[in-house]
Amino acid sequence: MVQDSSERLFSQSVEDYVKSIYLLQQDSGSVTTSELAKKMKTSPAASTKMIKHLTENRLTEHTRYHGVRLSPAGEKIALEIIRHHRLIELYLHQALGYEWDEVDAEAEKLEHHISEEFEARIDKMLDYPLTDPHGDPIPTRELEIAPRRGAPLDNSEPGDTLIILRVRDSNPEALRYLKHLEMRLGTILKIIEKQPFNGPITLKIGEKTHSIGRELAGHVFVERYVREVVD
Amino acid sequence: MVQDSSERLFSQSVEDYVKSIYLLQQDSGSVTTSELAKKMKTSPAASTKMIKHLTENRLTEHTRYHGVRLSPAGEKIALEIIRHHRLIELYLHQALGYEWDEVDAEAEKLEHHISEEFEARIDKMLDYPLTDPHGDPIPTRELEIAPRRGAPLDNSEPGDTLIILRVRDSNPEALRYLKHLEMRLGTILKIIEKQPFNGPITLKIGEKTHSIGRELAGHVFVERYVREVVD
DNA sequence: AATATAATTTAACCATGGTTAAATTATACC
DNA sequence: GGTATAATTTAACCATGGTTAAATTATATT
Repeated sequence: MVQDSSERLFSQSVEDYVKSIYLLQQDSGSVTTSELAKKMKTSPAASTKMIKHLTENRLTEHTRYHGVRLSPAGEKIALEIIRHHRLIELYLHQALGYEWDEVDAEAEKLEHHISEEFEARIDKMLDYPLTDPHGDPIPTRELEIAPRRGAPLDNSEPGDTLIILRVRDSNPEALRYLKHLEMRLGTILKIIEKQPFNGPITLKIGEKTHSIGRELAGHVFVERYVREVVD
Repeated sequence: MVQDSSERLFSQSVEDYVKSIYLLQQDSGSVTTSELAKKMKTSPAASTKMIKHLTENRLTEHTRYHGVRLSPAGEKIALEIIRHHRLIELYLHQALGYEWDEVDAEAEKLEHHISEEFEARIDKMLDYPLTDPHGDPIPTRELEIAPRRGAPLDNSEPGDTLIILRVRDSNPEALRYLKHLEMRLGTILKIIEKQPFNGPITLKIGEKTHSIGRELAGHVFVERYVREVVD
């Protein structure tokens, strides 16, 4: 049964579900059973069961047949895991030379198994960083978290000059492709054309132009670029 | 149920049992049910059950009411985990400044959750090391492992000049105490006196003398020191 | 060689986190 | 407002890895 380490109060499964609920409810307020099941790659029945279990443990609030949402206690656990995840991602990138498409999978496994000691040491070594390699905010030690920055690239219009602040971390293939197009955090680009019927978006990056599909563009989060970025 | 990652064929429990069998059988050839239960901090019944399971999976050979021993396949898995464990220990020590009494507990948790990629990267970063912070040999990538070096300090006799090659890694308190006495890997010491009836051993380290009990001395592995160590 | 004791195994049970199939509830449409 | 469809929940089941108590086997002693 692999007993929980002394520092851990809940099982890895509970941690994973709570984290997933946090990430899903960021976009939608509350989370449905089937959204959660899809994210966890299990059946809706398993999702229901876990929601029941989480609610009994006061990590979530649930009204039957409607969504689930994290309680303050649940949010705390989610933020702890997300802090682990994003610190580990950045550590792998900075200290071990991982590419940005490789860090998520490794962090996914390690996030449940590091000690507070390890967390503190890599946090210090990275000089208390605020964002991970995909531009997602890292919760502080006090579990305060900055809002996610940027709006989806496919919401912007031709003529806009934009800076990339964040990318969705979930899809390694997409990340590799973006890197290949030299679309990284901080990259400045201009929208040349947006074809109708959800057609491709044409961009200018430096001297080059590329076309990317709407779906990929939805993974890239940008804001208007003004010469001196306000801090 | 936390599905196994793509790189892992067996559960964390199986890995832990197999590793424990490896470590126990180093000293004793084969391992009894209750030795294994004690090491795993479970009941003998649980130990029996797992032995049955391991044997069905051809990781061990078992004759009922007698000991269990690893098959070649089991040994391979044990060495993979031990390689992970010892590389991680050394990495924590060298790259993150962990003390030698802190590395075991952290490595215990991480050893099951790193990828081949991670293993390869820290191995390279550490320049393909051969021993961990306690002087235990690290299996190579091909899973070849050097014999453990040194004989227990309490086997040596007054007058012997010795060098510390290895310490038992299991007991953080003992490790802290040894460090406090400046007994580290490579430390040279001379046995002044060995009191009868399993009494303390008096040592000279540099200009200082200390007395340590037999039990602690059993955790320290040494060899005769000759000016130029043969390589 | 018989027997007391210790070690091992088996049996019956539990919790966790999955599954599929059936029942229930919500919702969208006419 | 009733009904088809979709979503959710429940029920019955499974595997893993634990537990304690009882049965079995090994061993040590006389």
